[in-house]
Amino acid sequence: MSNLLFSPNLSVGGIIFLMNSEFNSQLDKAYLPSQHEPEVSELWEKAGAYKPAGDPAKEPFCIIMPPPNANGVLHAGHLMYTVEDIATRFARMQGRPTLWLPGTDHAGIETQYVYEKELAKKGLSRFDLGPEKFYDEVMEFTKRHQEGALAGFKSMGFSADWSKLKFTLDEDIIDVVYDVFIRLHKDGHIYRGNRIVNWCPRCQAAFPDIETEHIDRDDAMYTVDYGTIKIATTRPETIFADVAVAVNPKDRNYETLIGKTATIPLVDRQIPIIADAHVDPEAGTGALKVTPAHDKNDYEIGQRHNLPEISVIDEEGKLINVPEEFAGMEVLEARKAVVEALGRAGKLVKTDPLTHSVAVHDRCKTPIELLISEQWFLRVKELNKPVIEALENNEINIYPARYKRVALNWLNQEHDWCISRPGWWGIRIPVYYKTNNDPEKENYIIAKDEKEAIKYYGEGNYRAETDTFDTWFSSSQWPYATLMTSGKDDFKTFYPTSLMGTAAEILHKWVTRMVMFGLYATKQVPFKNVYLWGTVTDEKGQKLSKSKGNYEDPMEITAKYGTDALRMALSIGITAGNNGALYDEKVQGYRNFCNKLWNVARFILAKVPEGTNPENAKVLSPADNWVVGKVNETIELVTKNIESYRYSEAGQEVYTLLWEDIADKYIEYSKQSPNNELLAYCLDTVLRLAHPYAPFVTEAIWQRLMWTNSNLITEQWPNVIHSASTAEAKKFEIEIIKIISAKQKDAKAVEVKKLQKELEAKKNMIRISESKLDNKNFVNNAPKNVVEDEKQRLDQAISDATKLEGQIEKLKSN
RNA sequence: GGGUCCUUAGCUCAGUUGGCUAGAGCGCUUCCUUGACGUGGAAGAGGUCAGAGGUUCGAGUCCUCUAGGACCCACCA
Repeated sequence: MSNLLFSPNLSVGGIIFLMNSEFNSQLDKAYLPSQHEPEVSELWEKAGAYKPAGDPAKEPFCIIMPPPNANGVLHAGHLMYTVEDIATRFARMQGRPTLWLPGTDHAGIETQYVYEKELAKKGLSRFDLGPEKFYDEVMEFTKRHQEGALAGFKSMGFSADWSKLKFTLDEDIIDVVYDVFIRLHKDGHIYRGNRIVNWCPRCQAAFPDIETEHIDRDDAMYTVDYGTIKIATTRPETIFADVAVAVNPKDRNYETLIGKTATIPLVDRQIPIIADAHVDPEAGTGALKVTPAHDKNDYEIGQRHNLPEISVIDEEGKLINVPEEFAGMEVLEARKAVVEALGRAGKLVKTDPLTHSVAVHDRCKTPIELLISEQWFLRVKELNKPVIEALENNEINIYPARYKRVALNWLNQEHDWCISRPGWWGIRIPVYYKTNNDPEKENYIIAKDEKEAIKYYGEGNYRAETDTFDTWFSSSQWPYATLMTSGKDDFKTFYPTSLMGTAAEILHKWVTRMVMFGLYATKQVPFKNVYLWGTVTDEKGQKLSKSKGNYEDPMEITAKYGTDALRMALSIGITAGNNGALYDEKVQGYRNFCNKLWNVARFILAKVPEGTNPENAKVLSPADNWVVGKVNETIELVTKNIESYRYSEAGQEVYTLLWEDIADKYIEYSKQSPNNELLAYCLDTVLRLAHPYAPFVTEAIWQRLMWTNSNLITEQWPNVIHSASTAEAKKFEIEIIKIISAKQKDAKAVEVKKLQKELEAKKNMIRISESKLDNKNFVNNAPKNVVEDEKQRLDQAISDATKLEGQIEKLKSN
């Protein structure tokens, strides 16, 4: 409210008036967003406008909001939810039963990491608190942050049904996730196994490949003497885990060694020399030490040759099962020590500097260790088959379409998904293990709660799994889990949902997996369309981030230019799948648009008499025909473009209609001879068209219209209702030049110049058209309708040119 | 190594299956304006659509190659 105090147009009395009563009927000279946005939001909420309503006979529309991580504030990516709001508002205005269902995500390991950093500031670790206290504190922390993020979403005007807000740790959601887990297990898609995994020693957790990053690091390559053969390695500390040396079967240099043995230095253990096609004779010495327990490829070689696995690195990243002098050392420390020992033993042939990339955990940037660990896995191959089919049969359309290939590429090569995380913040995997040796009982059972475990094992004979599910395991079930629990019949009405809008970068992590779960759990795709957006960048194309200092709090932008301006800057000039730049001047431009809209309204409302109603509008003059033609065209284009997810294009059409057609031309003309009803009709229609993009200013104006008491948010999307003659409209095009140029000093010269320019253009057109039609190849080979169009264009151009010539003559002679 | 994409006006970007004179916003130049709006109006400059070939009656759009850039996956002994 404080900003009201600084409003130049309000007296103290005015403030009281504004605060306590209906909307002020007097319009300020400029649109001041901060004065209107809170009252408009309140109006929508009071009216219950976000709740699903609409004509039950029409096709329902539903978007499940991608759940933002509950651990932080609004970031640039969330702003792109604007396109979902545009889609939602559009559907709502079309009278479809419309639901935009919001929710937040507990974001397992990530939130845990954020909160551990908080704890570290106080000198604490999660181990000081223990699992239960830690969970409670993180829950409290999460709920607190969630409030902030949701307030931000609401202030963006996002018209989601906030009363249905879901959270990934809601009990009913967990229940759905458990049910699906149990089914998956029963159907044999889930297994527990010892597998080589990406292990983060800091987080003490396994991660799938997709949650690792690669960074370049300067290291060294060590060539080590294994007696019969020399090997090259960047990881000498793992030589104790070697179980073989592999060479390429076609490698002449080593042919004779295959089947013989090599000797691991320092421990003098004999290991076989084997042949495997994976080995690249060109790389290193052409001989590869095989370490199945700590390298993915070696693991596979080990599987192929039935080799044992020796683990020498434990879950804390320390050495085990190694000579005493190295035991307990951390990896890098051990590397140094082993290299020194090799040197002393005369087994280090040479050391070469090397820059290579190492895998790190994408959240905490800790280097990943590969080790063998017992985890829960989801077999994805079978489950992905229907996903591939659904994409290939276009049961799901992805915008932009090229991402379909990207998705298929991924689906065809995805490895089994490690779904367990030893985190404390998340959904506990519903498993109980046997703790006695009862041969009658299974080693573990899947059970939703302890009662079942007691029933099966008997009191005291079991322990509960402490690992939690990978966050994506639950969030990938979001579309149906939310709708099944958000309200009576929601699932029946709104599933499969209409649209999923999300960041292109989580296509693999999230989108394909939602389809997989959806098809498995519900036998239906979870959504029919996917709209992917890119990254929001600054003007230089750099990703916005606080650490780079190019990220301005969206709330500051909206305070400066208004929420509508920010929304337009994010939805116009940014297209599906591409990165888009957000910068001050751009937002400012759309602020200007909102102001233009405001002033168009101000002018029309001041001009038209009491009782004016757009319903009585009649098309009378050439100007009327012209403007109605523009309005009709824009209605059709905007509708078509939004329906085909071309939000940028649709927004631009509205921009042009309002500014160039209505404000600069039609209003300018109407100052001479107004058609009040039609002016009202133009305003009425352009407000509807602009509403999805700029909901606040359009609603603020709508509330001040004399011909309606409704709320624009739930008004009807416009249809073409007046017909317009193009011939009449043509007359206006010539007339308007006169009117506009009349305001200039040398009016006549300007008008002549403009007409001449137009004539020049027509002549040019005639030349091109004629030469085209003279071309026999064109006439004979081009499709008939193209040739016909060309002929008509030529005729039209000739007649236009003749008219123009006449007018120029007339003007000159006066 | 496999894949996807980008290169269009000074800047940020549009340009749907090839078919009107390649567009917009911002910026720039000149001018205008006492009432809807200077968060304005009018006029204008500015493009060999990265380069080279090709297909076609016709290419910014399709194909091949080259150069520069971004990203994804896999790998890196």
